[in-house]
Amino acid sequence: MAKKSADKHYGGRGDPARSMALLWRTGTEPRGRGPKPGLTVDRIAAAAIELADAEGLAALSMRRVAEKLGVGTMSLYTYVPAKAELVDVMFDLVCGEIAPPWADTWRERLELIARANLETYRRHPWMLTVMANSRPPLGPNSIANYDRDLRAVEGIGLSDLEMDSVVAMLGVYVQGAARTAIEAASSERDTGQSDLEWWEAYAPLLEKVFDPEKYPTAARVGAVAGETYESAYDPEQGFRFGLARLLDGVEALIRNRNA
Amino acid sequence: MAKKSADKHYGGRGDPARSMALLWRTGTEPRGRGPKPGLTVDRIAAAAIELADAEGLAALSMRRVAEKLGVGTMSLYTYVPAKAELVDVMFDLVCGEIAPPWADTWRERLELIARANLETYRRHPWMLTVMANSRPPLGPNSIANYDRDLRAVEGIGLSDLEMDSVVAMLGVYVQGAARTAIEAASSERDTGQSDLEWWEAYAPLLEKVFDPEKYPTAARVGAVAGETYESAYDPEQGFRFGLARLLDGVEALIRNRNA
DNA sequence: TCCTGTTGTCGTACGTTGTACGGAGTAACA
DNA sequence: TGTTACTCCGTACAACGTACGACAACAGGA
Repeated sequence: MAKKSADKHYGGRGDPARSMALLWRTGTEPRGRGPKPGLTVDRIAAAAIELADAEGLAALSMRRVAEKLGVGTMSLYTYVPAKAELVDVMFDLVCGEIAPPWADTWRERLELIARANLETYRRHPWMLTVMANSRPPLGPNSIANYDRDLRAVEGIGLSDLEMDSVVAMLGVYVQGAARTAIEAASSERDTGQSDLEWWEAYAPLLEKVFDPEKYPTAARVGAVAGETYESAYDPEQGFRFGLARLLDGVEALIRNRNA
Repeated sequence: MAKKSADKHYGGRGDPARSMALLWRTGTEPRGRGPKPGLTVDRIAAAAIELADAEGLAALSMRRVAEKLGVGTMSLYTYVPAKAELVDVMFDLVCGEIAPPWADTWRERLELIARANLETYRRHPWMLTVMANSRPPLGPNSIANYDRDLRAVEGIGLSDLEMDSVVAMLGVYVQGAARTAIEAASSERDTGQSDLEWWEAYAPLLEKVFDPEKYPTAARVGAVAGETYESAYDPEQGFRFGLARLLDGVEALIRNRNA
């Protein structure tokens, strides 16, 4: 591990030109002399995505990817400068999967975009760990998505700046809600324990230390929520509720602008 | 690394009783025979928090924590069953720092709660990486926070379930927005490169591959946003904007309920 | 006071990680 | 037929979490 990079396992700290060339698949032309390449960046990234989908981000090691492709570990470094850049490529590839249908009203359009994002995160839970909102990898697919999201709120009375803010806010919210929703599923796979089993293990222990008289509100609301969801929390319900409130807020903004 | 746990570096997969006892500091009484303990869980966690604050989550290793305390690495394992449980304790301790002032209106109260959370994440950026919304460590401080958040929206016309949903939604949004806001600062520390420098390195490369005619909306809005924020994005502005929309949405819900 | 059992301390070792380095082999151009 | 550019990859290193077990320190019972 030559250089540490704190808790970010993603790229942007290598050569910017090399990173961009990798994402946009440019600058691979001047080949002539040596042996033909036996791999491509896309083949490597596809294998890596498959691995991360199936076994989680922690299982995504260069050794495992190489094994999956039947090559030596270090061969990967002929095509990809480091793991961080590989993850950037994986990220942009998956961004290309997000394809919400168009709809007539801005509200439906944003709902469909939110839903499409959520579904993608569900298929590739590691995306949520890997996403960087500041300094994102500027790949072709994430840029195309930015444009598509903006067009969903174009011509409805918002300023350019407000369009940008609405799109950013929606992205932030969906990521947060998806994190909660996805976590349940992936922790079940990682621990072999369902949410209900987890709660049944912890609830009696909590009862021993939790004083309902000290926190009557939490006790009452927690009990109601627990009964309703048959668990501590229902992520799907939470996602819909939050999205509805958020879009109501956008609606109020539009009403204000047009009034 | 005896057991892998995918991309979760936090606890809950060990003995539940031990985890809870650690968080609530119970069950440490029956000491008598051997030598006096030279450390406490709190001293260890405090050192770990200091380290994670200063150098990031990646620098948080058992070796480094032990070094900071002047003990052998393995001595830590007398007090803490594993790193995951230590992180849980760190999490709950920091939860105890979140102390928003009370206010007269529910809107102000939620704003102050959101702001207090954001400030805490700013002081301890690793919290965002470590937080698990599903199966959270059920420590005393996070439970107290849940109660406090609920009381902020009590008696304003919402059902118990809606109170729970509003609090959850706020938490999700603040986490997401904070992630964006915090990332900028921590990537600057990790890479030694400011956001502006990053953008100046990538912008010319992006211009070479980005076709404004293909994505006119992104080109126009991106330019306006870039000029306004003097960067790709202003996290503080984004936080305020999103929070305002979200609270507008809650306001609409309350109006509906009381109408 | 000495023995005994309990507890805290921690050195060593193992399996994992990302990747720097350099050598070996291959294919096209001079 | 070199020469040269290129792919392939074995080896090595530092750092990680932690299982294991030897050792030391102390309190209670004899």
